Amino acid sequence: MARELPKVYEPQQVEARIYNMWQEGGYFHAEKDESKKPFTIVMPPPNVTGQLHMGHAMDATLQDTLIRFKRMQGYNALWVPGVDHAGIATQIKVEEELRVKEGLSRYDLGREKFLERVWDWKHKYGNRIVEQQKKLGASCDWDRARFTMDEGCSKAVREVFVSLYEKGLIYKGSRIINWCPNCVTALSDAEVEYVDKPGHLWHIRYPLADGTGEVVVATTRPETMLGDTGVCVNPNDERYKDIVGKKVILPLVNKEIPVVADDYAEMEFGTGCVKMTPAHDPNDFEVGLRHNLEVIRVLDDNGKVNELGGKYFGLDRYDARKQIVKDLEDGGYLVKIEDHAHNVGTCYRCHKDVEPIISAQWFVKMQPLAEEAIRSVNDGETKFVPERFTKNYMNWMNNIRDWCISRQLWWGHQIPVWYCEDCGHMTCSREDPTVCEKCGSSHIERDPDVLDTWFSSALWPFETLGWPDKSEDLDYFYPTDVLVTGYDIITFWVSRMIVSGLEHTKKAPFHTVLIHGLVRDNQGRKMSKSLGNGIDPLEMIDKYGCDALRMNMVTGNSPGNDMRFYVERCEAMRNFANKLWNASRYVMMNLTEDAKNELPAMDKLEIADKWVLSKLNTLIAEVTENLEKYELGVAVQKIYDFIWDTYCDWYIELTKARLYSEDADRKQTAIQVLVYVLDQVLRLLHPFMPFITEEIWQSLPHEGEALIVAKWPEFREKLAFKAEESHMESVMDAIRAIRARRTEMNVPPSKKAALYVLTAKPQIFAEGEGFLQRLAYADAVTLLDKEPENLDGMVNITTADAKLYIPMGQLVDVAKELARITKELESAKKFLEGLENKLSNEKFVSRAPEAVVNAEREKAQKTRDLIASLEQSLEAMKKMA
RNA sequence: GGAGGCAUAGCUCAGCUGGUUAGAGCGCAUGCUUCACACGCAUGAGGUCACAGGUUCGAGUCCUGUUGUCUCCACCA
Repeated sequence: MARELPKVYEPQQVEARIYNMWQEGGYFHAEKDESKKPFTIVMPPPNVTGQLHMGHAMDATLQDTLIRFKRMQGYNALWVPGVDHAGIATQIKVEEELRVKEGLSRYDLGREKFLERVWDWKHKYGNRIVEQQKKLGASCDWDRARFTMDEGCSKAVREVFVSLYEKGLIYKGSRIINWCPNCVTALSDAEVEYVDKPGHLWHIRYPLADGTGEVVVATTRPETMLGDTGVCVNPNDERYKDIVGKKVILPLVNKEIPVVADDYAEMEFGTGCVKMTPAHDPNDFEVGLRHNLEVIRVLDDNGKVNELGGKYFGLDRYDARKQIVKDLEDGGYLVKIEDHAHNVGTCYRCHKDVEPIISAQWFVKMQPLAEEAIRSVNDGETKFVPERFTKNYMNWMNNIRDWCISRQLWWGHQIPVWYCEDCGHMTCSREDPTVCEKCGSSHIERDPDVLDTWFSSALWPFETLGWPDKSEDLDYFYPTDVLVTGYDIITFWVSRMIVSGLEHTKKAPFHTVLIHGLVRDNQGRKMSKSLGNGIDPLEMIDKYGCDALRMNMVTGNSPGNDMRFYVERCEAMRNFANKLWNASRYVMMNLTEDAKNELPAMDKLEIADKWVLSKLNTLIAEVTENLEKYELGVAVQKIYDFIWDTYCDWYIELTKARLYSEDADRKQTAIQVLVYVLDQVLRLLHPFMPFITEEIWQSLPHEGEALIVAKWPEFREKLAFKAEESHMESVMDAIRAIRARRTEMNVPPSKKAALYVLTAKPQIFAEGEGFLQRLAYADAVTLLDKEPENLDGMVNITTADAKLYIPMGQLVDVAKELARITKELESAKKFLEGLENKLSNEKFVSRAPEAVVNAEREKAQKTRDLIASLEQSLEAMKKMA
């Protein structure tokens, strides 16, 4: 039954239809089923404001490939999707829209109305990224899609906050925190990016109060001097020994401040004398604590000088800097200005300079939590793939700092703490209180801040499965199996999930963390909006198909390493899809009406069939092993090679003689093996290229509803035909060698020639006669039992198992042939020499494994035979010349 | 300052626990309207596996150092 199929595979005609078929079939959905083992992945939730980018494509491809593999292996595979509320990003987006469209700020609307707007926005656009993920072929259980601010997640967050609070692991404290005056919120340490920027070192004279002299301090931020409450020198610094304990006069402010001695001051840096601004520098703050220095905050939340800044009140920090420098100069206090490059913290969202500011914030005490997280990874309960990222993780955990979790935003989980206006007590509870739990006053007010977005994402693996309620899903699917993400958020997210999982569920949330690298542009730069070098995955899907994009993501790449994105590789993978399509088209064209997908009887199999089945068998074993070890790139390369090289370039060609012959029985055998191997290989490829494989599989004779739930192939002992495999390879060697000679001599394929074969394995070449005729342009094939007597006009080819003679008449250039054979002989001799050296090495023979030694011996023998044969040929040629 | 990655063909990269004469894609060259496919077929050119030592019977693979390059963490007033 011939089928009409387009010559070129058109993914656009296929993908949406297949995806719907899967969804309607319910194949993505997983329910608790005690008869099966679960395999669970939770998806790193993309930002609700997000647009699909290559990072998502990478993430989703790896996860989907694993999930599909496990599903086919018979696991109850669950991939939980979801979206993150992304505090700052979303709030900024909605505020921006409000400003542009209505000229309003969030303060104009007020908290409640503003939040309504954000929810509106979420309902309107929140699904966009989900729809985009579907285009990637993601087989997530969409019925279980979650949002980090939905009811269940909110409940989990509340439970975690209160329970940590009750354990004393959450506290409110004054600290120098990273403040973004542009986003008007605190940032955690991880949200600050340090950038090298050119700057200056201003040397400023601070006169001693008793008029006996002066000290010179050096600073990179002169504007902070308004908040100076001391000057620090090193206790061992002879230069300043006498002034410790004295007072200096702070210029411009005209205030007396003390000189203190502390190890923090480095004698070698600058003048060895440091001004102390405890409210605006973390180190100064620490020194201040040790020496009881006053803390005076002089910048407000917007980065402007506040009322304590005297005449500079209201100036922006950078304007204030200019003014202060000018005033210092005018007052004769400025000694000099040096150029000085330094690292400036910038906001990871808006990239404006971060201002260290003293502020009351909420913190999680990490030390006690980190201990368990360290132990768990050390004990191997959680493994990183590749392993080296364990170091990253440990490095961070061992130097853990308390986590600043409050954010001065409106969009997010509001901190569940109420302050009593009467007694000042803080009430923190699972239910919203109406009165102060201490004094009973009803004058209580809720903390306006919200929690860091990562606070809720840290709970993702268990909150999505029903925690804190005791749910069956949680029992069954949790702990999850593999977490797939980029190395850039190991500390942000992975570490905190491990901490939270261990603390709240007493279990590590996953046993494996599969880390991938970043997708860069073709020059190795990060893809970013500002550079405009991003490549839209959806555009690639439109152009080359989803399968091609997915293949691009997993080929030529190993875990944890960055990859450059080359459109050319999408093209190559599109070509591969097309190759598979056409091979399948060929198979289908030759299918008979009653064709079934089952192997023919063993005694009907011919050498080519056994060869391909045996190769397939090996492929199955290797690919399965590679996938179990998360070596997706290696696995897919093997499948690619098998399909293109083994199946298309060789096996299909080897079957053609039978398919076009009149022998119905042999034809039937060939077609059945063709279908069987294709079916098996489609299964292996399905996790990587789900659409085209499903589309083809559906058109082949098959049992079962869909490839997505078909059984993963298994190694079959009875299909391992080692002998036939090598026999076939002998013939293939001959074919390749003949082609090469003919090409070298510019013989057109249309010109057939007789072929004489001298071999110790005549039966193999007798069996291969048809292949030699068809693929090596042979006319008649004659088996010889001795060297032909007349070598006139004969091309003479030596392979490992045969000597081949082709009468080419005048086309033979004897001199050229002589040169060629001489060259081959030389290289063979050289090779043999190496082998013999090795074999005569006493130590090699005694210490190397026997199998290795034997293999080398065999190799040497083969090479000797080859050399003998080549020498014969050479002699014969010489006679002719 | 601390930690880590990378360095293999013109380009982009594979190469798992050390063991064939080191591979792929793209690019390049030559030939081919061969009855699935020119998004194709065949053949070929192209590599001192950064450098220097070491371990080993044996090193692209393991160890040490050097150079170049990238990243992460900490942070210098």
